[in-house]
Amino acid sequence: MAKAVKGSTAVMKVDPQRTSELKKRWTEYLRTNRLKTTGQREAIVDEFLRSHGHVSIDEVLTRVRKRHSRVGHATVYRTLKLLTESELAEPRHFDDGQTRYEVKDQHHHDHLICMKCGLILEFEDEEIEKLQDLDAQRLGGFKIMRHKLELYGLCPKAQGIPNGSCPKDDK
Amino acid sequence: MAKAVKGSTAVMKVDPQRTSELKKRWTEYLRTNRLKTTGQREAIVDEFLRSHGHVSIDEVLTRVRKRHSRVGHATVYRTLKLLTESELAEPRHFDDGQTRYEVKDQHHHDHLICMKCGLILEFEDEEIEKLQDLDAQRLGGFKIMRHKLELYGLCPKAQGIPNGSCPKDDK
DNA sequence: TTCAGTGCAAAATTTTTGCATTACG
DNA sequence: CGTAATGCAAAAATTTTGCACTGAA
Repeated sequence: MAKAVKGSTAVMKVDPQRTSELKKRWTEYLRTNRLKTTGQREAIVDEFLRSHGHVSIDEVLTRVRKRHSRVGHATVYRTLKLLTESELAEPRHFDDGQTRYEVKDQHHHDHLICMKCGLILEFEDEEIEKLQDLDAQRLGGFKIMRHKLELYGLCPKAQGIPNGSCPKDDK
Repeated sequence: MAKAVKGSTAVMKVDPQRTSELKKRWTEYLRTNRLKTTGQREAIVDEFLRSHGHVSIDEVLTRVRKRHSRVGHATVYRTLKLLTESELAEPRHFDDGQTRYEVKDQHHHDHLICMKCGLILEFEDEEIEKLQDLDAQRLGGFKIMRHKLELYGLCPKAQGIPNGSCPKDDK
């Protein structure tokens, strides 16, 4: 089992529409690869897709066992691997040494994080991506498959600018 | 021991000037915290500071043992932890799940990682950084303090291009 | 009926820790 | 000397794998 205090998970509402869309992709993946539908898989996938933020294997296992007790962790590992292959999950390696999985949104995006208030904005910049491709070319003819870009900064309010506002407050 | 084929490390020349500057900071750190100088520590720190790129515990241990055979890996772990506390080392978690340590001193740079052979190259792109600042402005007047950009891709060889070569082989 | 999928336990990995011994200051 | 630091082995923690059994198609 994991150590007692291991990071919590971000809070967000579940969007049933999104979840069902993702579930459809999962079913499609199963059919395409002639994989079987089993109670355990369904439970694990449902629990994972319902999650937001970054869940660890342990967290998924614990949640799944509430309904479907006899599930081994090997099955969770194996299922998360399938979810990764089907592009529905994305493994992340943070500093606590545990691999966490994140529901992979259909649209790639990068993150801008306010170091003071923790607000996370998503954005995308085609221009930057083009430059990345150029850099990869320059560095030896690499072909970029994916990338991860995180900007850490301060919103106007956090910068202490007079009348500066935080986008979070504009709601 | 680590699995056989786990990525290697980027190539760069050692800059003795830099190394000695870093070494000075290490000595300073030892004195400030009333820590002892031991043969093992010296060997590990020297080996680490001499390194460029991103070394794993195993790599450091192997190199250190060439000269100073009886060194336990616990000592390497413990020393790398000290190096991290003293701001001389920075642990990095790339998507291959292995913890690697990097000398933390050099000018900021980003990473390009080959998904097949594990080669890690460093690069920098002012143009991209300018665009990041623009995006941050656009997103609500943020001021970027730092960023993390990782490109995951395939080298020409890994792409299967005829005669394609991996920069790693250019030695 | 068939063989993919599962649980369980054992193995493999990576990192930490306990403890007797060594050796720095 | 006193005690921080070390090596070693054992423990933890995380992930993978072997295998007999179960159950989906």
